[in-house]
Amino acid sequence: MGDTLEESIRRHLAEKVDVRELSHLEQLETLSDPARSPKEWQLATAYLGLVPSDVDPELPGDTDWHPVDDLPALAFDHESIVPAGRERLRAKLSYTNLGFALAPAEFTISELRDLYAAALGHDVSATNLQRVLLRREVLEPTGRQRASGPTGGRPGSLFRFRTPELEITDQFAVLRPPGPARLPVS
Amino acid sequence: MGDTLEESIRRHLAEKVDVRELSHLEQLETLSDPARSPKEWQLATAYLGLVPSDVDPELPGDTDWHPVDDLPALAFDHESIVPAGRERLRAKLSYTNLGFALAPAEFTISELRDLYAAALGHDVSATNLQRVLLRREVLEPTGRQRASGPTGGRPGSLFRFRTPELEITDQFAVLRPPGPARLPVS
DNA sequence: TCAAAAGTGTTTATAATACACCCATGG
DNA sequence: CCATGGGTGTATTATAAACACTTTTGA
Repeated sequence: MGDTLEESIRRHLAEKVDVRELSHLEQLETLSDPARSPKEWQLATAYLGLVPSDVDPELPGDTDWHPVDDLPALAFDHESIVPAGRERLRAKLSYTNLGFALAPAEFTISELRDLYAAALGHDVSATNLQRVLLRREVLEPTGRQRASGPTGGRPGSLFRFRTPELEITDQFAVLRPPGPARLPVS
Repeated sequence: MGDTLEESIRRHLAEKVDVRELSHLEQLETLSDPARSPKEWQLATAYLGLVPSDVDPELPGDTDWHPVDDLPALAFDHESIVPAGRERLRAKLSYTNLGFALAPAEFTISELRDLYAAALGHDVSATNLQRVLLRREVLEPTGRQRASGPTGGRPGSLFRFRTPELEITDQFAVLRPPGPARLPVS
């Protein structure tokens, strides 16, 4: 009572995940089938919340992480919510900087590649991922490097996301406004 | 009571617009600021509804059409809903076949161009619009032609949308799955 | 024969993928 | 000096925008 839906979900989530660790939260959809809950007539507004890969919150006993491709049985219409969230994440990864919400503060391209591959559900080329995100100025180098692993190999450069807030980076894929090309940064 | 939100909005809209004329309806967002309504605590779920350009429904006296760029003062937080709907339409026009919801059953490319231009808010080239929508197989020719106007000019061929339901036509703009190119229709 | 409107052919720009090759490190 | 992993250079491909030019009509 007296909260927005977002404040409410953040407060409820705080029992499971420290709110300061939530890197992104967005509304998905309000479900309204009168039969969705067997006992009473109830609306539910679903949200997608993301947490960076380097936080591993202590979870209460009734709560656990599950691979998105291998979920246990879910109550009511919750079955449809998870794919909706995943689809939203998948889509936004390709035209926004939303990767910031999955990655730690600093990371190598390979590490980021693995996060994208997990979220998208298919292989991602580190070469191309780097080029796309650098060209769009979503990433910037930190100058630092990660030490080599125990098996050797060239140490990877560390990058960070330029801004920790959602930005659209590929606004007009098609049917974009006419006129002379926008000035490149000079 | 007993309706989904969508059934409810369709029923309410039926007083203004014949439901059979609604070509598209999709949920936008649920607004939940406790102060959004001055009298009582109230949630609102906003929808985007579209009507083809060739229907001109009889409206009740308290209702009217307004240009989206020149709206009268709106109640409560309704000010933010209209831009959200417009933005959604703009975005989906570029990666889906949503144009079907704006256009009559048959139309020339020029007529369609005018609808896209109005919805997008900038000029659209009929040449390029035709190429994009034909390549994506969103449009198909009917074989018929529109008669010339009073000032002459070559008569335009008539087209229709291939499917009258929302389809994503440009799914993987970037970060698409690797592998050999998907087979063209052969 | 001219103006208006539609349509086609072709060039150009750009972005992304694919792939070959080079670099830096540990054992 | 070799295996391992990271990174760069470059070719290829795809898509869309831009623009010149041709076609079809009415007056």
